[in-house]
Amino acid sequence: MSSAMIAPQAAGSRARGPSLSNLMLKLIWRRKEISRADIARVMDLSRSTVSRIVSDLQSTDLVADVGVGPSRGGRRPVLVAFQDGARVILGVDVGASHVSVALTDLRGRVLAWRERGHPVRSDPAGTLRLIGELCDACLAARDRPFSDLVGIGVAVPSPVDPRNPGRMFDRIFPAWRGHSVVDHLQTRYDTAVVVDNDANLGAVAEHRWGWGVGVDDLTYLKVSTGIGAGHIIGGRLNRGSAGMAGEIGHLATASDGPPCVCGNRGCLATFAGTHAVLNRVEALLPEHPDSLLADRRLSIAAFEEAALASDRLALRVVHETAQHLGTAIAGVLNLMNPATVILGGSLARLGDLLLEPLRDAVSRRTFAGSLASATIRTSALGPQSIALGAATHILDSALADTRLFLRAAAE
Amino acid sequence: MSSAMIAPQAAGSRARGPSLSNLMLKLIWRRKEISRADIARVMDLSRSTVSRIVSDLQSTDLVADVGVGPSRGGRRPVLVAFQDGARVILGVDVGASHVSVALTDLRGRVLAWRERGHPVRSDPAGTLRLIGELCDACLAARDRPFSDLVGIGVAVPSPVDPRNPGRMFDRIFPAWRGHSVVDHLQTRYDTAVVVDNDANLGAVAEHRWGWGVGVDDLTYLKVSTGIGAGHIIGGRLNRGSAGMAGEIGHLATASDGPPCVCGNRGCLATFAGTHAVLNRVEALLPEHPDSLLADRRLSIAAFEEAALASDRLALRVVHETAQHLGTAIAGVLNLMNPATVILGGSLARLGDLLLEPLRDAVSRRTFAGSLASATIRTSALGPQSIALGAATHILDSALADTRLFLRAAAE
DNA sequence: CTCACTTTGTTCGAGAGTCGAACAAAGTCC
DNA sequence: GGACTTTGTTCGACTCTCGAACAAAGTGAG
Repeated sequence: MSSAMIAPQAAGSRARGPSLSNLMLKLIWRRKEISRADIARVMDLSRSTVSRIVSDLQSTDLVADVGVGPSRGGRRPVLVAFQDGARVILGVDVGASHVSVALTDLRGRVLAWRERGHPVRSDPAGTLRLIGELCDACLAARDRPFSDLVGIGVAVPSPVDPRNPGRMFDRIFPAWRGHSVVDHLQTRYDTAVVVDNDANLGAVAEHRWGWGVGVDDLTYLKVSTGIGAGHIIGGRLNRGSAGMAGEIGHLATASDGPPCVCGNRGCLATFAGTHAVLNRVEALLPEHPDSLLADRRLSIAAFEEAALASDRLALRVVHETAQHLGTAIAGVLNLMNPATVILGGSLARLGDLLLEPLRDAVSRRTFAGSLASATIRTSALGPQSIALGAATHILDSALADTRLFLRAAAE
Repeated sequence: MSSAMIAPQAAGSRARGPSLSNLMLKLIWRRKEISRADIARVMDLSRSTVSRIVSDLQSTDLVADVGVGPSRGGRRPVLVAFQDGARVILGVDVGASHVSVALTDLRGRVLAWRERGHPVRSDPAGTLRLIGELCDACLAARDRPFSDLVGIGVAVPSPVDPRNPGRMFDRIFPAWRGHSVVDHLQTRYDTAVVVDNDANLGAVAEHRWGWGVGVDDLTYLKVSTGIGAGHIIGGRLNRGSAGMAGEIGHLATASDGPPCVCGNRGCLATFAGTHAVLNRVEALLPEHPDSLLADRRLSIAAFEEAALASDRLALRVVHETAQHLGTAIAGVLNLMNPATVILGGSLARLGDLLLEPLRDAVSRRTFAGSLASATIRTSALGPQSIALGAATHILDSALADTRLFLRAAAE
């Protein structure tokens, strides 16, 4: 019954824009706490209508009266608050060689976190099993049974065709042909599942919880094994016509260079990915025999450590990498004019060490007007940002169509 | 009264999405002719409601019954048609050295067209006078008095800040400080006036009437005196956070080159604009004494003529220009993944002569996946496309908010 | 402290808008 | 020619929102 009240358009499923109760729930979420009178003012509704709809919303457990607010010269308002803990969401980050899972509430707080390395690329069946394990572990970390799960968001390190998600996964990972993360999770948990590209979801996370809050045009750049970008444009995620808008790795940042898997030369991916950086370090080692990296086994962690310790070889490679990233970012600024560019992935841990030469390289290749208003920074959310973004995608879907919240409770 | 009926939300001005009558009018526009029964099916409304709203719409002169359609096994449906000629719109294209004006109906047909060269950059007052003259001439070319003018769209060759249009104009054209096209036209014609960047409006025109119909992600590239791009992303125009998203001229397409006004080197604008092309021709003339361009006064028209006549010098410069444009377009494809790229401006008249080396250059710098689904072509609308796009902007505004149609009729 | 005034939230009748049923008109198909 | 389908209209019922009225709760001046 409450289900019919909160989503009166459930039956006809008209495409006539969100219902009032949906808009109101979204408003309450955004404001966290708000009085009925304020809702009436903001949404331009009569107080009587607001009262009716709020009482409907309260028949779900998503909102509740919590105390009173300050008087504005008359009776003190009763505050209605969104119940962030009423549901949980799972976010799964499938990397090239690891899987991590976050359990979040409805305000992007990470309630549980599990991570494990795994040869994802070559072992699809084992990966699916591992995802299930980690999800179960996160859900078990909560006292409540998991009947309040809204859905599962999954991030994958490959472009995703908006029309059939999961399909594109096997293009980069041939072993995955025939395996579908979506189907597996949907049958296992009987809940809503969405898949998207990892950089896209990083952008979503930064837009909702990080440096991108209130910024409607931003680019998130993920630099780790692969290089990917996520673009929020006009407040919405832009995937491009074929879901390839984030494939920034094959942007040319030099007129020549080592050959790339894509057949061209000068691609960003040949200069700035994890492998490219380590290869470059190896190539320059003979010139820097005194480097901290000389006698150690090469890894990105070791490289970052050396850079933070001001090792000259590491700094030189950081600087070179910054040049190429800067060229790519300059292209983004000139073409799309985002207000903010956010760097994520492992290299982002270098912070200002990377940002300073990067900003310098960008400014030498950017039209003044596009640059003036743009800020470049490293992720506010750290290594959990991708999984968090995957969960956020589910949250956004549910806030846009409240029925997703109800299905979770009905189970 | 009909005004109140067609736009019942006029009083409260709620932000609750478009009214049913608005959506229905838009549907009728899109379908050109449609029966009430089909409207009911498409919009998922009862036939009784459709009948009532259509009869309201008919009280304006925007729709009318026109004959009957084929039977689907029962009574033949009465077709309701959008009346394309019920209103007119003015589109003004202000170039760097010319002004052109198009009078269009509500289906993008150009009913009248006036064009004249003018030193726009240095003479704002004279330009405003000229715009008025040309607008009057276009309106006078129609028999009806101009009480049915919906609005005026204006294209300017400079970035436009979405928040205060007209302001940015004087940044490129200092003499225009203090002159506002919007104010001038609004007081002169007492109607809705919008201003936007020329490449943006070219993109809008192609999206509605040209190669971009049905394509929700496209880029329009205007190459004439300046170089500008317009991006339709997800069906909507993207201006960027500061209205600079179209300023593609300062994208780096080479690691070095002549200095650009922006302070950098290697900018597209130093290779592919009108001036750049003519400068390059001049520089290469000594090497090609037998060229058709040797003894003539240089102009873009002469250059295009020579290229079409297979002049070796002209072809060489076309080829070089294509390389740089190709690099820029490759960047667009890699970063934004549009389904279509459309070339406009004077150079587009070269057609395949430009497109063939261009496509070649693009494919050498593009990730296969972004390229596979992308088509590159020259404008379908020709030199009128910018003015047409300006008018289209007004049309889109009116279809999104039907009240704009009514104000026009009320005058 | 009292009293006039403001603000909030609820109740209830009125009005607007949509739906479904019923019906007449018009057409198809056997 | 007759059964069935489709269209468009009319009309009563139902749903949703508003505005007025009201009680509760607070402010502030005297």
